[in-house]
Amino acid sequence: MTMTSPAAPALDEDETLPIAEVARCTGLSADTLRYYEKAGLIDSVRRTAGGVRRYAAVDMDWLAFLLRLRDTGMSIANMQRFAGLRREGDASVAERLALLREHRDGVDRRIRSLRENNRALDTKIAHYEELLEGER
Amino acid sequence: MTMTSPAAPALDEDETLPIAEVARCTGLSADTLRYYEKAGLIDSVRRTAGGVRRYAAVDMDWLAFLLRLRDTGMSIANMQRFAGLRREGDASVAERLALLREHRDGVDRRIRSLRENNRALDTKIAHYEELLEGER
DNA sequence: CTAGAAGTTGGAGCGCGCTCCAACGCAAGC
DNA sequence: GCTTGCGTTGGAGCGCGCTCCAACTTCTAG
Repeated sequence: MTMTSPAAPALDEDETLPIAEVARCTGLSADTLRYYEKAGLIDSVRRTAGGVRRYAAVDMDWLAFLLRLRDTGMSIANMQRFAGLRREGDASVAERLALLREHRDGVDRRIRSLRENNRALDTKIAHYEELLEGER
Repeated sequence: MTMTSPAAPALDEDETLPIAEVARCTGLSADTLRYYEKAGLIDSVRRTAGGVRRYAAVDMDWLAFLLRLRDTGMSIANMQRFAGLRREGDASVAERLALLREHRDGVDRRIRSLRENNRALDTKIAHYEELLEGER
């Protein structure tokens, strides 16, 4: 799930979006957005006087980053660790960097493994193709 | 989870393995092996007179293939579809081929998406590195 | 001012892929 | 033959990542 440019309106400084709009342009459901917030993955979201969420540009950026982590297979538990470090401010930069590197390396390994397995599937597919050829 | 050569003894024709051995060399648990069988993913497994499973070379091959499907993210439901077609014999070859191609293409898309996201993570990592540089 | 749409909360429920358990049966070594 | 441990079954339970719900409040267009 990418954040496609036309779907994400590129908010001007201090323009804000209601949850339905954020849902639409992130591909997450409103429920999931609330769930992420409750889980501590997001915590900066401002509210109206009545308690209604209004997402700012900074929230959208953080969300886009979270989505990258999620889409590369990071668990919510690890995203919580990362979000927690972020809350601690600059002191945690080294630790965040380490976490991120480790994650990226894991993704690289995963990509290599997928490519290897997919090559094997290609071979299997070729076998099936031959089988069909011979039968005609 | 790959089937590493030294772990998988390369069974002679009609030598068989007990479930614990199969578990060890596939990386699956015995519970999972039984679960897969109950789910109809595996159905050729012979038994002793007493009802104890003995896995033959052909079962190991099929398991290795299932593991490839699983490790490339195929759901159990889809593996069931595939296993069902296989049971139907040669008539289903075309359909199996189609299923496999579709799966492989999906994996390719997933790989591309992972690579794209990982490049973005690299950028983020570079930012963090600069941040740490500047601070020293 | 009002109707109706959109948002809020806490908590229950769900689908997936296992994982664990109890109670029992079989098998291999002494 | 007996013990010890491996294997069997059916079914319950679990962790994850949402998803849905009821009951209620807020926001917005007319």
